[in-house]
Amino acid sequence: MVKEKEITIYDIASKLNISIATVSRALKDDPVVNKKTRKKVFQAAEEMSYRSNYFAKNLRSQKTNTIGVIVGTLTSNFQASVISGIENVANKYGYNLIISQSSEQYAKEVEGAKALFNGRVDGLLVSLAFDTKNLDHFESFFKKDIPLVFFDRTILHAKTISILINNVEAAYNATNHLIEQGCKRIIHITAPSNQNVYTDRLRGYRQALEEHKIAFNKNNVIIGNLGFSDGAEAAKQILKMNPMPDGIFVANDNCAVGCMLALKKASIKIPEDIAFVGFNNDPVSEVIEPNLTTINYPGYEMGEVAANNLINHLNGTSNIETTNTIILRSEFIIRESSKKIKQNKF
Amino acid sequence: MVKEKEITIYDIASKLNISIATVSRALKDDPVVNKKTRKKVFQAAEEMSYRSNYFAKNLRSQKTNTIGVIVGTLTSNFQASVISGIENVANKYGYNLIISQSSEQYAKEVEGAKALFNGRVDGLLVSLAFDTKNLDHFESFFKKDIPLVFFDRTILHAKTISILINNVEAAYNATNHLIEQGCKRIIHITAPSNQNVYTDRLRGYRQALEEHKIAFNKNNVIIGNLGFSDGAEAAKQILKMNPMPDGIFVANDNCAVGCMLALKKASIKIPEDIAFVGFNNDPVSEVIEPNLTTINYPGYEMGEVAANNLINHLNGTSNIETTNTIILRSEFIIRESSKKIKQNKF
DNA sequence: CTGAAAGCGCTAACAT
DNA sequence: ATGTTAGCGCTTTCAG
Repeated sequence: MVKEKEITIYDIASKLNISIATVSRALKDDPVVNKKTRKKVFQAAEEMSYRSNYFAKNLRSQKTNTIGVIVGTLTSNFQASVISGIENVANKYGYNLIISQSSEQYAKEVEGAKALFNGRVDGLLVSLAFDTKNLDHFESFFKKDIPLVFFDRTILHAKTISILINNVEAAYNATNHLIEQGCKRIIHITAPSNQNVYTDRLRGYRQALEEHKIAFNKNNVIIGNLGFSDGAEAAKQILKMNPMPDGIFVANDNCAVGCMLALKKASIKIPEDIAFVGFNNDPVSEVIEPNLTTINYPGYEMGEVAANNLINHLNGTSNIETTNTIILRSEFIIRESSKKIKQNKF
Repeated sequence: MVKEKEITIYDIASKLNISIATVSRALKDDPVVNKKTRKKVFQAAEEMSYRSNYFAKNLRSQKTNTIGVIVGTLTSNFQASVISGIENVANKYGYNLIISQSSEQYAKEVEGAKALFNGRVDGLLVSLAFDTKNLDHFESFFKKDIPLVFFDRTILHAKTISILINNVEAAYNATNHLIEQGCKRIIHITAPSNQNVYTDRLRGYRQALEEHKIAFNKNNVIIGNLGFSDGAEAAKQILKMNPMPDGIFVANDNCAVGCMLALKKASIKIPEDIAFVGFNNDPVSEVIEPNLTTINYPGYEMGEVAANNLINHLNGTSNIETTNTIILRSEFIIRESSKKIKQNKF
């Protein structure tokens, strides 16, 4: 099979006996060209199945029309939703996406950042890895004024926007709710991470305890990787505690569910013995029995907002330097896993 | 803030007083250049923080080092796993990924294909949308000999490889298992789609019935979009049936779980009243109670295999025209949701 | 082993 | 309204 020759504006020009400049202008609707010429050019382009050459264009314009995305992992419902939102917006504005997974490791994140830098992305959307503590690997982007938007896992920085929910408040509400349900010994299961999302949730947890004059005990904070199996692991620890806790606030639904299942197997009653609150409103929270009380974390929307902000900035419509943080609304959803006090029916 | 000037091989050349040709050669380890020169070039490149310009390179080589991926949706565990596998392999070989979501709609798939064609991807990995019936929108790729690998949802075509599991066999095993557990009236819940994965599963279901002399009844096939809520919808229909079924084989775990929850709410006992088998081995299958019997569908591995095949072909290591279909191993996993016959303990 | 130079396809300044 | 031309950064052929 013979490969079809790639059509260029030269081919169109010579077919129409006009100059390439005119073809180039016509193709991007430059009002300066004669309407008839324009029409002819478009027709010819269509017939010859011309497609514009991005590299040549990019080579001249020094833009790639590509956005880099760095996330921890794709295989969580939350992250997939975010990507989905990003993809949607990017698509609309004609931007491509290059996605890089850090697998929650700083080293891989650095590698990914370097690759995206060399790929000359126009901008970057980033959710930081568990163990990322500094932003040195993004210095090269700052130096070249390549805009950077953080979402979810962020570190504040003068040259970036952060898209967040109010994690302190959400965690405060969660913990407060457990206290109101009568819990006295509340465990918090979270990640071994200095990321804002985890420190803020811990802070909200502590705040609620303090307000109710419950002493904070660092043995009540269980650290793990927040996966499903880490939840089961945590359950083992919990079962050894004496006295056992009567409430658990987990920084992520998946882990909460793993923990609940393990405890249920050990004949712990939820919520009667131990009440549970998770985080994320992952679909699994409505599968586990009892359904998990959680915080709705708007992933898709977060992706859209992040992408919109970046692209607006890229198009010069907005300026990252003026805005610094965007807080999205989150929502506390009460389900059966935390209702120790049964509602009266009227 | 002053933008740093972009360093090119000209800068390196003039600094070192050599020609750009030598720099270019040195940079890609052409054995023809003097080792000392090579070293100097690398050192200078490092110092000046040079980064190679992909557009210029691509413009010359007419390659993009980019692979296009078209999937229905990112927000399913299976698809996310596939992408994860693809990303991993692509990354290893220095390929970028452009991901396009069809949202399971043919029209969007066509659009995505066009965009990727104009984006001049070197190759394509595709899982077709629910309602895609022909491959016309990929004609332009075939004409230009741009290789195409299908995975999961495929249509056989001389110029492509398909990566699959044996859906007929898997569905046969699932149905057979239900029959062995004593089920007489087995429902199959599936998608309104002509995609191989669904027709094959239906075929396997019928085959098992036939072998056991159970008449096929088309009213026992419930069609929906296989989402969580479609499962609940199906449950409504099932509750109206008289007699009710005693076994259900669902073409996807998510939908199975939605259906199980709805039936449980209606006080149906699983597996005693109705036994369930799903498909995919989604994590949720181990959260639902009773745990869901299902077919393990190796998503991550499928992504790896698909990407490897495409890249090998791109590198000339293998030839798509000779291979046509690659069948991956799947696995039937029996859990509580289908065990009507309790095992004797020894 | 190294250098000179053409050309990949396109845009934009300048000229007509 | 249209054409001419330089040049974006790189690879590669041909010459030395």
